[in-house]
Amino acid sequence: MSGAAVKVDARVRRTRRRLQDALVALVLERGYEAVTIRDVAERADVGYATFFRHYASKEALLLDLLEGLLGDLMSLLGPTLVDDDASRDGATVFAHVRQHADLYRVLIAGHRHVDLVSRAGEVAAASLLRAFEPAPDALLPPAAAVNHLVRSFLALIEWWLDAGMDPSPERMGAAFEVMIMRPVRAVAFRRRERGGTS
Amino acid sequence: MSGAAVKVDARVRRTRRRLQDALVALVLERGYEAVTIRDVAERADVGYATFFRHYASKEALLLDLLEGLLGDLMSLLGPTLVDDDASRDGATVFAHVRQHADLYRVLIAGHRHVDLVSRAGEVAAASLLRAFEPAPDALLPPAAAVNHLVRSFLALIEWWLDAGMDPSPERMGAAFEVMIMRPVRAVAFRRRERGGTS
DNA sequence: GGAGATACGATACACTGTGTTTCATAACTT
DNA sequence: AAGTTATGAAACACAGTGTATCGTATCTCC
Repeated sequence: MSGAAVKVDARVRRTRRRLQDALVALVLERGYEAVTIRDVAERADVGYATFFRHYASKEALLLDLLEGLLGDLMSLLGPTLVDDDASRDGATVFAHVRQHADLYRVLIAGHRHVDLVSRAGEVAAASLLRAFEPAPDALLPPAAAVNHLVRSFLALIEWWLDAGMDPSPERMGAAFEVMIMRPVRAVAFRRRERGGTS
Repeated sequence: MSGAAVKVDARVRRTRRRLQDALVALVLERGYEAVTIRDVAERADVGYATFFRHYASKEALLLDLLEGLLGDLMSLLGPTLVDDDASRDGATVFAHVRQHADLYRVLIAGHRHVDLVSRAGEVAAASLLRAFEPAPDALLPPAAAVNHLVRSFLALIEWWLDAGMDPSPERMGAAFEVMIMRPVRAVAFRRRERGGTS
């Protein structure tokens, strides 16, 4: 499987970790664009050329950060996901955002350069289609609705971070259900017939 | 007022127009990032240094394009706007997009570098508040709802362009009302009391 | 239609940031 | 402890930006 326990050189782990931390710190200080690869390498106490032995670009480093965070979030949401209670799942996500606010801030600061959308879109589409199916008389094709779901969810998270995470995660979860999830269903999906009970 | 009829040198008009056209053509050919200022100047048959006499950056040129298009759209929507029929206004916007698809494509191609959101956000907020007012028991503050409105509308337009503008503008207008406008109202606004009938 | 203003083209230049290469040295694995 | 592999340092080629200068062409306004 994927978790094939391939021993990774301790130096590699250390260097990557340093680069990640350096990027986060610098982006929070100066913003994404203002940070150069030289800056990151210097802050990380790592040779400039060494950066490229691990990441092809600043964006690749950011993407690595995203993978870790997304994995964490996914295991948190578990298998249930969008199924029954969108409000609860939404609240879970916002709680996760609050817990890792710095990381999310950095990702969003660079979200013009890393494609958060397509990455999150796959996951969302798969989950949605587990509980729902495209409605035959739908106003929009499913792809449009999924695109809307992902991007407006990201926009909402971004706004929340900028606003100082003021409304509670629970409230934001409720808003997510009313303002995003429910309309998306209404426009493109219908509840999937349960096969089992028979 | 602003339209102070300041005569602009014919050479200036000509050069700016050439630069705009060149940018549009090149971005459609190669994508936004792949186009350099030297490319634009060359395609426009304009000296490289001349570019900077008119625009401080590629982004400034793009922003100029945006201003023109936005002005056109605004005069099309007129004073009514979000007031009564969101579906109709939505359809108008999508029709405008279809009519100027190339320009919209270019703007969206560069939307990671020019801030379409804040520019459009002001307009949207003002129009919304003419017909509605923040609800006292709202789930979200108005700013959150406006942010959602603008960003998801842009996302929807972007998707539509990528999808080949398939569902008709009317259908897209209807989807806009159901999936975006109505939920936004439900979450943060209530109908403003008309001054008279009290 | 002509004088004065101003925009333009061409060229050279300084500067910043990226990505590659090389080689000696240090750190890790087994 | 021996062998493998990652690292640091430095030099380099390259692409793109933004500025400065100056002679020439074009426009405006009277």
